[in-house]
Amino acid sequence: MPELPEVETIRRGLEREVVGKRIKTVQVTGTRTIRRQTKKVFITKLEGAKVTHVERRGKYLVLKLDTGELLVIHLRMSGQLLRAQAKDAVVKHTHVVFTFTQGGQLRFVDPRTFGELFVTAPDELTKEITELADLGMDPVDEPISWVKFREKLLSRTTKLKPLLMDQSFLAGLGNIYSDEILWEAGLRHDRVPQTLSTMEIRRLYRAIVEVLHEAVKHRGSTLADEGYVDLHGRPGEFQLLHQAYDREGQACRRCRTQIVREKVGQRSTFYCPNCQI
DNA sequence: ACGCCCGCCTGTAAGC
DNA sequence: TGCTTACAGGCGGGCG
Repeated sequence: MPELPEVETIRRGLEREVVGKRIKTVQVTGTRTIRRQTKKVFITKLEGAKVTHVERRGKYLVLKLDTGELLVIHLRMSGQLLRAQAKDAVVKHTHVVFTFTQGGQLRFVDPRTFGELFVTAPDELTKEITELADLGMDPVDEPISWVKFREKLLSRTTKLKPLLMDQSFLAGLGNIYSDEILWEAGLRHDRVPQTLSTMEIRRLYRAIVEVLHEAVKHRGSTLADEGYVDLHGRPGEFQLLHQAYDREGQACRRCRTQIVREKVGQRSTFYCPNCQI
């Protein structure tokens, strides 16, 4: 479900709501959510620890603990982190509940159970998650250098959409935002970097930065299934500004041509067949 | 070394 | 109405 803007929104929520708090107890009820270590080890490493920082690495959330270890969270397709009070009803598919010494809880809810949590030492992180060992530039965290972007783009032969979704090229993009970026740039998903003019590369570069900043500003995209909500259960608003994703049959806001939907490597791809070239 | 395709799950919506 | 099928924000692994 969540891509960079959604994970970043959650990260900011955690920064306000969870950093500085000490974990009193951890309850693990899910059977698949903790899979890199035993539940017992997971719980032991967390109880009594204080959360001191929250970082995002691509779509991963990394919470630093005062024990020196890291709590790593990936929401995958349907994971949610929700702030709650102990008295609040526990919704279906709640797999992990953290209770803080100051009161209040953080709950991990995940119907499809693809998401996971684990605790690891900082120097083990990239061994545990090889994707993080070779993570691309972060388009929101650090301003991307135009020279580096161009160089890196031209070194790849992959088509633009799979390239944008490749976490070793850029960190944090998925199916929604790659379609939105390509619409904004006026480029087709199957273009190959070597065929792009300097102007087209510039448009792509600008689209990446602009679309993601706007999406973060509007706290991410919540689709009809409401799979993504922030820590407070609030939906995002960027879906109202989508130009391509989930707009099949609707008029392109640039040229009025109907947006088409096409399967590209099993993923739905939305684009304007007229003004994306 | 790369691209393609499946599997991992549950829930919802569309199709018959 | 009810059953069946397709599909959903991600990622790793196995295949050719």
